[in-house]
Amino acid sequence: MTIQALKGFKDILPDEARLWQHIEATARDILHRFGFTEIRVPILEKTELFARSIGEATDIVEKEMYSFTDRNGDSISMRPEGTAPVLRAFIEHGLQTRLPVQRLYTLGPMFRHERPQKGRLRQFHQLSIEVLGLDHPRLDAELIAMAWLILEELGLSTSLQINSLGCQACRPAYKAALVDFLSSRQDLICEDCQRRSQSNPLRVLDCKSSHCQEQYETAPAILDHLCPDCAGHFSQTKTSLELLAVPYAVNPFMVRGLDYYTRTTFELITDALGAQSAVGAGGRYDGLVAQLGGAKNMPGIGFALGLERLVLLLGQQNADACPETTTDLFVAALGEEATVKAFPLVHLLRRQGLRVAMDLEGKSLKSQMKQADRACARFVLILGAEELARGEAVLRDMTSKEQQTLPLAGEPEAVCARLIETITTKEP
RNA sequence: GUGAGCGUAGCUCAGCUGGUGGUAGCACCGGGUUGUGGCCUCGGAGGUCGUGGGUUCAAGUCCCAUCGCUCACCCCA
Repeated sequence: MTIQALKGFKDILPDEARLWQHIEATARDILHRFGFTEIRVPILEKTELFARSIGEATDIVEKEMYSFTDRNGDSISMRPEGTAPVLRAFIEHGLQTRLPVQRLYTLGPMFRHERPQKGRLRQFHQLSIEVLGLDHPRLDAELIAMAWLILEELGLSTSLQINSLGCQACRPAYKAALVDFLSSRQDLICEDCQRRSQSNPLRVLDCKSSHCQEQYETAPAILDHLCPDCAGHFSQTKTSLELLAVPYAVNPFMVRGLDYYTRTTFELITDALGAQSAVGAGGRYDGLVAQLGGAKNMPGIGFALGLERLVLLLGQQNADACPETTTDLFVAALGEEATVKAFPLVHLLRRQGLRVAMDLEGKSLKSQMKQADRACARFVLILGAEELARGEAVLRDMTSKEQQTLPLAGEPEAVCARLIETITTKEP
């Protein structure tokens, strides 16, 4: 058996890589319009960072992290998400002293040891976006609108669900009310929910069993238990979204898998990816910076886009969203003498900025024309023995099929310049 | 961690009640066109039938095990 990639680890082959580049370029462009700058953070961090931010009792920390002991005895983990490392860097370098509001994004691989399936891998990629230092609800709306715009410019249509999870002041009381409600119906709900009502009570609310959902219709809703501040924040977030014409649906049962979320949470959902419906999600995490040892009262909000899921969606919606990579010129040399002459000429043309290809092993002209065609070459320069003897070359326009003879006299730089001039004047 | 489906060429797949691995399509290489791409045509190369064991005169086909992939549960981007 030949060696294969690890389970849940995937190669991104050239055809697909073009789609990735398109997605990344589109997103970066929009992020820059919104004043975001890139930050790059390590893939390995101390395990404690994730335990303290994501939450000890979450599935991610409990059973999905790639954790191991470093040679010096530290427990380290491959990052399962991007927010914690970015916040660690923010705190470590005191970034808030440079700008009161930091708008940051990072892009790269995340690792979770889950069973792979459609749209879910063990190494996957996220575009992770964070804003630190501002808790105004208008920011919540702006960020959501930006996520919406990224998907829109990619040509993807999704639906947006939002919710508020309250804050340190109001969530505990709500949680208690919910636990109370659940304990009175233990015999009416599924086993999973019975288990979840102990481990993570909020989670029961998005149970897929219709029987359970019937019970939860009368369950206490978080939105009815928000403190005045949180209620005001949520209501302003909604009106701000309306000002930006971003269509949303309030889903009072939407829960997030990471413990650090407070107040606004949201998900961008598609029905085209099987079981993995969220292509992007995020929310506010006002207590997190303090929790990680940073400044008190340092609010934050962020979201992540799942790049594999965007690639899947884009791949099925419009297979050729990206233009083919093309070649400006293919130099077809016939025979050793011509090839030796063409070789440095090609290098020179490339130094001048042209996308140039040639066959290095002296194949037949037919074969080289075929290669030129496959490379989508706009022009082919044919250098044969006959032309060489006359000090000429033939330039073929692959679109119009017109051919013309070009003199090769003079310094290579001059030949090169004439060639570039001829090509650029002929191009549409 | 649990469940189901599937493993035959680089890819997509035929292969019937077991009887010699497919002239299959796409892709690749070469010829037809002795120096001109796409289309056409002819040819070529490419395989431990995932792996190991069992049943049988005979296994791609049946049985068992194992590995891998996929989808779903769970969870999540």
